[in-house]
Amino acid sequence: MEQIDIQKIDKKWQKFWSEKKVNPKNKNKDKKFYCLEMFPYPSGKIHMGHVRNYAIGDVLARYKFMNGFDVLHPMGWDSFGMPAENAARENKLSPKEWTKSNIAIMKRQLQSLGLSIDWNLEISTCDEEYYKHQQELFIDFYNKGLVIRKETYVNWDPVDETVLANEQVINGRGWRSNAIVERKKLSQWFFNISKFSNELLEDLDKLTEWPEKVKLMQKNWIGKSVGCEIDFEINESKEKVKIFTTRPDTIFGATFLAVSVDHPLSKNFEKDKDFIEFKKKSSQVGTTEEAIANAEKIGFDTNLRAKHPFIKNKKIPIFVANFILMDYGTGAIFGCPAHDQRDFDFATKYKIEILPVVKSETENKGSSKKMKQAYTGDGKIINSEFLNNLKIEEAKKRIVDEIERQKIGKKKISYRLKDWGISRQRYWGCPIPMIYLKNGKVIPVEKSELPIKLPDNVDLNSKGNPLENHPTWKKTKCKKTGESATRETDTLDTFVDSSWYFIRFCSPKLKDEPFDKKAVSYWMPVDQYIGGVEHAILHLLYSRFFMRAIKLNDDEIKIKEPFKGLFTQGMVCHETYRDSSGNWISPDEFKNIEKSKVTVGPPEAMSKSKKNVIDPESMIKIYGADAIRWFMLSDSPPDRDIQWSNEGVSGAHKFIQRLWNINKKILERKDTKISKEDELIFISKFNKYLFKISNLIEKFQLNVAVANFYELTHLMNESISKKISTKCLKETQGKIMRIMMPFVPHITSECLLELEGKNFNLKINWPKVDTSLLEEKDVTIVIQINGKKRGLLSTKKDIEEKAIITMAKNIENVRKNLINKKIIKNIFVKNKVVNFIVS
RNA sequence: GGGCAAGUGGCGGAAUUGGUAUACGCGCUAGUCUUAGGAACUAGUGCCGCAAGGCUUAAGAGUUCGAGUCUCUUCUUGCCCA
Repeated sequence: MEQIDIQKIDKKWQKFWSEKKVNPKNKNKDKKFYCLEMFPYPSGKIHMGHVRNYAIGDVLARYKFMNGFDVLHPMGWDSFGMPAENAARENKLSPKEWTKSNIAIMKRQLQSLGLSIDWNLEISTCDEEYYKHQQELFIDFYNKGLVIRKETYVNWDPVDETVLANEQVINGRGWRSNAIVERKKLSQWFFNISKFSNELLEDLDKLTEWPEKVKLMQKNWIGKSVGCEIDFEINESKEKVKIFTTRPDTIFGATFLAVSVDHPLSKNFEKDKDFIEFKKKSSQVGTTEEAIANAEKIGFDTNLRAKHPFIKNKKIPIFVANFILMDYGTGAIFGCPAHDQRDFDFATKYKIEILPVVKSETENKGSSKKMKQAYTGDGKIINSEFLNNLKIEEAKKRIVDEIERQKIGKKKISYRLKDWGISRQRYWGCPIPMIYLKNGKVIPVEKSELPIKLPDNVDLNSKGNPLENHPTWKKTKCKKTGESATRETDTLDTFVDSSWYFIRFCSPKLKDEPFDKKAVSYWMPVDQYIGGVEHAILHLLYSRFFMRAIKLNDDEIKIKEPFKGLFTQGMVCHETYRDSSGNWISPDEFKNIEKSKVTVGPPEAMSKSKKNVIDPESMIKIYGADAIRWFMLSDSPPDRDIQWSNEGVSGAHKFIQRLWNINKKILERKDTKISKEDELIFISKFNKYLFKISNLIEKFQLNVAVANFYELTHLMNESISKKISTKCLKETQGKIMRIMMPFVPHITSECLLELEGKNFNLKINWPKVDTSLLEEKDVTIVIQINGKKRGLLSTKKDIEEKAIITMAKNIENVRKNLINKKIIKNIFVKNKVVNFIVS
């Protein structure tokens, strides 16, 4: 068999596609398709995760091209961010140069995959041409009140010397540096994302083409809780404590109040020795919700007593407690130990009364005198005067009405979602276009001054913010008054860069504005967005905010949701290896080492730290782009993890070679006897595959599509020796090559060239399904006795019950099993099943 | 601690959504060809059993003529929020 020269074929077709580009037409909105994969950070090397992401996207994009869609399939670079600064320090290259050369390398690697990306649309977020428009949007948002400045406690990363967003703090550590995050009070810029809390939550329902999982994560992140605020009078001081609760229905079970250490009320005890001791102890726990949830619950008894608002003469103690957060609600709660586990633990410890007020209707829980844990389930209210016998939901309404009537509180909705802190004390990011005047005012720069460029000559080796340290950069003048002013030296969180790049892609070269409204109205929303699930909250929520902010700023933009369809692909994993002393070993090292000395670990996501990384570029060189793509799309469903293996990739490689061999066989074949009937059977078989595969691609079941391609090649291989004309075989082979093209574009293009003597660009037509051939004329009916399969019956379709049952009884195995049995009943489902029920 | 998924051969995984479980691929076994095989091709491959046959979708129950699929309980593993 002829060995194909993969390298030659890859290069040849990649060159052809880049020359015979298909430009988007911006015409028929019904037939537009915006296919977008999450753009990469230009680290300098693509990894298998990129390959999988872009292979999946490319199948869809090419499929849409072939089905006559006007496709937008762009690519760009998320090119601001700290690795550039770190690398610059190590390599003595400026972040700009480092980033640029990385982009060049990665672009070449991506191009070697044969993707249908339109590189004319390429953008890079660190280009002035890009961030200039981002600054413009920032000023627009500022003018609309969507940018605010406030002094808050921030998450301070002491290693990266920067502020982190809540989302960037993972288990109390910086998402990148892994340093333990500290609390620090700073004046910061924020996007007012909380303004949209409710909208962002409710509109999730409209995102029907998003994974439920992602929507749920966003829902939990936004964290809406409906409750109410209630004022408790403090007996001795006439002061009031405003508490927030989501369980006002349990008010009659309230047996104490608890306030946060940071609560104003705590100020009264600042000089109290016991309180100082307590404060010290509780600050050791940490500030994350997790640490607080797991920590032992401790309190400081203020000896103050609050008046219960509904129980006459009842006084309840007020504690300062370590499990109450100042950021949530009002920083104060009433404790109802019987129906909240944290309150229960606390009450048990400090011997506070536990008073059940909810009784389960089904189980005997919640009412027993000695409770072992809090009862948080459903039930009816007891021990609560006018709330008695109401269900929880009814009681909530009733009590809130009463609270509002007595003017001691009001219904209140609170969200977990906080405003998005966007200030970063870093150099390699988009400068924030604000200036500080002498009189203390902070104002945006004039739009005509944009872009506020990053200076090239900065000292990255000293600690702190390089822009702040720059000798001249921050000195400027107010354009209106001419007075000298100081620039904002913070730069924007890089998540800002990626919150609108998909909009920029609609008109990436536009000079004067961030985007062309017509182009945005045409292309947006993104029809299919594809990327890793790790961005389920951060990037996707920010982007949803940005789209709304842009809509708010510009009446002509009608789009609220940036991504109509979302697909989150799984990770690429590989076995892990360790030597006898526990050090990680790479797959290459593993090959050349005595196997008994190595412990093979389970497959885990490829990562540098575990050394289980396979470099796509070298794989492409050995096996060709098609084999790598094919392997990435086979076996595992795209939304699940896939395991890289040598067997897998070499199997894919063999398959590519086999495709070529079959094609050759057909080309060299001479006609023999022809049977029209055999031909028809062959064609209708193909037609069923065509129909099935089209559906599978639309449903993203690409691994199943791959399985069907294997079956198709088997069909083709065995049909070569059958009574089918070569013309018919060639035609069908041409169609098979077409439908496989989105998966393995190089080899199929080469085969098609051999078959039909033509080069095809992305617009080659997807074969039409002949629906008349889809209908089955024959069916196989399962014959069961008492639900157990006893035989199969192949007949013409749509035969009535009587005839089928007679035929069924004549099947040898069925007949045998029916001897001496009495048939009580027949179950008959047309074209599917016969079930004899016997005694 | 809370929430959400998911458990199918030696492995990755199919299953028209309640109607032939194990498609397809990998691996394995035997054979053909070859100087050779980490190539290609052919056949086989869920488990038990010599066989007839029986059993099988994490475990157990339930609904149904019929359950991998629906319901409940338990166990396990992932993921997310902490």
